[in-house]
Amino acid sequence: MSKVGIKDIAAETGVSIATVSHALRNPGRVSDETRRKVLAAAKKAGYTPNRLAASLRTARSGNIVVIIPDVADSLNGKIITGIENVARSRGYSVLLGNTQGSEKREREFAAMTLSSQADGIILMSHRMPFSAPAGGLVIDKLPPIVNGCENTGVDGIPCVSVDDRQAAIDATNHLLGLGHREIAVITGDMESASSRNRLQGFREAMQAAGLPVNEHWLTYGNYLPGDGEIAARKLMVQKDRPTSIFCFSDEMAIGCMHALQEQGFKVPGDMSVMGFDGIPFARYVTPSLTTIAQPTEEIGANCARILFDLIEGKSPETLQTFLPHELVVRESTSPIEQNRARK
Amino acid sequence: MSKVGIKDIAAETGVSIATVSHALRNPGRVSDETRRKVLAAAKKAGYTPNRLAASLRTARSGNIVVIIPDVADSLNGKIITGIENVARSRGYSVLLGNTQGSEKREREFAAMTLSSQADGIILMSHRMPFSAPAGGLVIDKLPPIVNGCENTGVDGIPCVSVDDRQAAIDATNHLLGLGHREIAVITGDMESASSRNRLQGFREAMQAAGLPVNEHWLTYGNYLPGDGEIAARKLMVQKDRPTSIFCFSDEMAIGCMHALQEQGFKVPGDMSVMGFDGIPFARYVTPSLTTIAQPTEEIGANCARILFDLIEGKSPETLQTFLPHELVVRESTSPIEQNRARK
DNA sequence: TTTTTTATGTAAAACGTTTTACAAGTGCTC
DNA sequence: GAGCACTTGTAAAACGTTTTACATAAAAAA
Repeated sequence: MSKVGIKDIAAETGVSIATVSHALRNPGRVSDETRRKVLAAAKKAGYTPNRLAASLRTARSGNIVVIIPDVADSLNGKIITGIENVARSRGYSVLLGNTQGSEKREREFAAMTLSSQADGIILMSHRMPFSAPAGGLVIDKLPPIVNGCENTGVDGIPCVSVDDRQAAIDATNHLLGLGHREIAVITGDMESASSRNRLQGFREAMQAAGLPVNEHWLTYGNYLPGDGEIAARKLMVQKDRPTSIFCFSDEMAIGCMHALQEQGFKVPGDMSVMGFDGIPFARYVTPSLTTIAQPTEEIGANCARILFDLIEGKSPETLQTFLPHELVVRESTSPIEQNRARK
Repeated sequence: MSKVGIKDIAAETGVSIATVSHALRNPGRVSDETRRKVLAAAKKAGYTPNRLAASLRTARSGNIVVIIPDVADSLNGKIITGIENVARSRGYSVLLGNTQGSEKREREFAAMTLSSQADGIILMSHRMPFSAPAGGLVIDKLPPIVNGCENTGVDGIPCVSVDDRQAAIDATNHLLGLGHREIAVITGDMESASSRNRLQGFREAMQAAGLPVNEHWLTYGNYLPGDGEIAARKLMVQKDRPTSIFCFSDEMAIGCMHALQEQGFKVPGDMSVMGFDGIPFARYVTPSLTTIAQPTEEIGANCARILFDLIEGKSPETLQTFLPHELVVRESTSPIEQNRARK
């Protein structure tokens, strides 16, 4: 039983393969009569067109590759879900490019566009996975590409994310509103613009409140729970301690709370903790985590929509898409008065 | 600047395209001299072979599709990571088949093998995504396929998972060992063999201890935190309450604990809670969760290895691969004495 | 020297589609 | 009845590789 191809359907139906193809792809091009016959024969024979052949001919793979540090990350998982949904609805498939942060892998996956395996790239990284020729990267030499959550800084590449700066301002203002003056920060990877923008927002909010930023209380993390634990321990041994900690990811915030509680500190009694991301588990830790929720699925979906438009030749309306974030107040932050009372 | 193809390299080098192809794929087939020239020209021109064309010719897409209910799930994310790593090392790419449990989507993704988009399937579902012809499914009419964590029950399909029955026995024995006699269970989807096997293991362990299973305390969930919350609330209003709850997923256990604590019950003081899966967050909830850890990445990696062997014509050594689970004892379970004391 | 093997290169077919350019038939208009 | 437009169908080229079968030259064996 060799595989059934378009020829078999043509033979079965008594028409040419061109007609079969038209009947399938281009209904108006053949008579209803013929179309019915072809469809029936195709169904009967269980014919599934070979997508490779079609892609080769049309120079469209119908795939996109999403380059992302870690699928297993709560945030990324949701983003991919958003991408996947849109992709399926538009007839595309998604190739997974899990990089663990490795630049080499980022480039390998990006190269799939060069070998016609993928028509475009959704890039959740701050690095451009292509070498710049002399004179720098030129956008129209590049395959269609969209930046999600991150920003490579290369001109002309659409970006979709929350307004990190404003989100950090909102987060900081929440803490300030509770009376906190002494706020520590655990950042993400400072190579990435998102983390830099958040820090920037934090500084602006502090400045606007007329408060100094204590650089002692700035710790550089990398989004993982372990980073939060380490940072928390480092902060706790300092003589002058902050009254609250703003973490640039929920995972770090959760690790941070864990370490604090382990050492006998009460959250939020002794220390308020604020997260960022809005992962589902933030609700379930104790105390539940106050955070800035990102519209993750929507970010993914928007990336996908823009990318498909790009692939199909429409240029995006705007290069920078900010999706709304949301301050979710839960139990891990409380007014400073309460703090002092306990001390 | 049209795309550079094998012809260009051939022209540039002054050899035939056959020679270029050999130089690239089949080093022994050409002289060192020629090979060097070809490689140099290819590099200089930035030649990347069109994978679609190669795949069409060789009838090998180099892709596999992993059909999975939800990438965003903590457990699945890790499994995919394991798959991805092995895939990359063997030169395969992975297509993502996110189904949200929909059978329709499972079939759509499975059909990628029919259209030559994928060479094989890793299936994390308990349903076969192909219609059975008269006479039932025959394994050698099917594309290469491996079952991960689940089992379709179709003969001849390799399965990789933990020994769910034994794992449930271990979990139950842990609770029994702490003195618990009254154990409630929140199951997963009972359509799936894994959940059925776990329940079976639970029953066996209870029976071995000479204890009855109280069917009132059996709740059917679907692995999500919300299911745990609902189940917990349902259990708490019953007159006779168990002293411990065995949840078939950590997510449910976490939801369960959350609901219990919300209603003023102490975990583990009033109620011990046991999970299943060993997701990273289990460490970070309060109290930290006792659970059965699955070797998720290894499960993924093994699925992938077996699938690639299958694709490449080697038949698997064994159809049923059990990977070792591990009982991770944390704070959410405690001896019954403590329970009674508080009451 | 002649014959046989080995090394290296190539022409051409094949993979399974899509699409262009053309042909033939049908009906309509004037 | 000629001219025209429209409808429907088809032959054949093209997409960019891999691979088979063969050719030639050089080296080895006789």
